[in-house]
Amino acid sequence: MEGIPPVGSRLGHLLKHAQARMAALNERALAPLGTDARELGVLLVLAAHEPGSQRDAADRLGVDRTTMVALLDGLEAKGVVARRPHGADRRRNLVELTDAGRDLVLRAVRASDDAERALLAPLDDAASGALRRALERLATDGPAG
Amino acid sequence: MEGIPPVGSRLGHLLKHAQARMAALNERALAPLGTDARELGVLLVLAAHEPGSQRDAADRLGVDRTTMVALLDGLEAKGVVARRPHGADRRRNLVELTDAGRDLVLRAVRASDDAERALLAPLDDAASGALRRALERLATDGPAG
DNA sequence: TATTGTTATACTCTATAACTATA
DNA sequence: TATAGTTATAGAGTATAACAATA
Repeated sequence: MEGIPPVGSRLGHLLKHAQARMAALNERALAPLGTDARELGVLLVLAAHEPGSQRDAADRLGVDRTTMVALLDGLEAKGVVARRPHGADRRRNLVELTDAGRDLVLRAVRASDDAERALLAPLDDAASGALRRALERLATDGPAG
Repeated sequence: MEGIPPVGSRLGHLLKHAQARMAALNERALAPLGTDARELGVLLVLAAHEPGSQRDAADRLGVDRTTMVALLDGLEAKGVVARRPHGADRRRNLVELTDAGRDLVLRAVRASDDAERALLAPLDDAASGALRRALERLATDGPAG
């Protein structure tokens, strides 16, 4: 057929495969540390906003609060985060990194940086920067839905 | 913590959310046509390489051949693709678009183009082009795994 | 009444394994 | 032996609904 673009030129297809490749690289980079990209996301949120409620962390990460329960269960079992009661509001947990968690997040970020460099290897610095800036702009100013 | 990047700056996070947003926009754009982005992917592959075996289509789309069975079942039920026997190799099906399928792919591409424009609205033409070229480069020259 | 954390459940997407028929 | 299509099944990831405790 004429005038029909190849599937490989569709933005949805390109984003899906770029994301899948990044996920695979992160998995390989983080597995030796006993963690993965989703857990690293939680650790980064906690490192930036600590201590905070589970709900705060879920909102910042963009996941449901029921998803956060399971993520924190896993991280707590590894001893890298701790829950403690919120003094003023007893419905809430305060969540924070342990010393082991602080150590892990440092090492995990370095490993994930390597994975990002591997993904971006085909691009020069200008193209890498443009890609990152464009994606950040979409995340910030994107359509409401 | 110091020296720890915000989760919103991680490439994995940015790609995941850009992909999710593109998927949501495609879903809204394609639902009135009774289809979705995955089906459009199949239709685009067929429009470019028709007729071909299910296995060929699966490889080109980057999905498992068992996934392609279900996708084609749905498209065949809608009357937009047809399977017929391969003359020379009776293990294979030849898959092709019907007239209704050719009509649908034309309309679906236009709808999906609108969705892509909506995603890229925050970017100027230079930034949109840079994003698209970078993603295409990653898809072409990306790391083997 | 509304919110936090929790559990149970269901849904989507996809892959793996096993089967049939062909080659 | 290997491959195409099919089916059944299982897994990952996530959301929805319902509940208890608390505000």
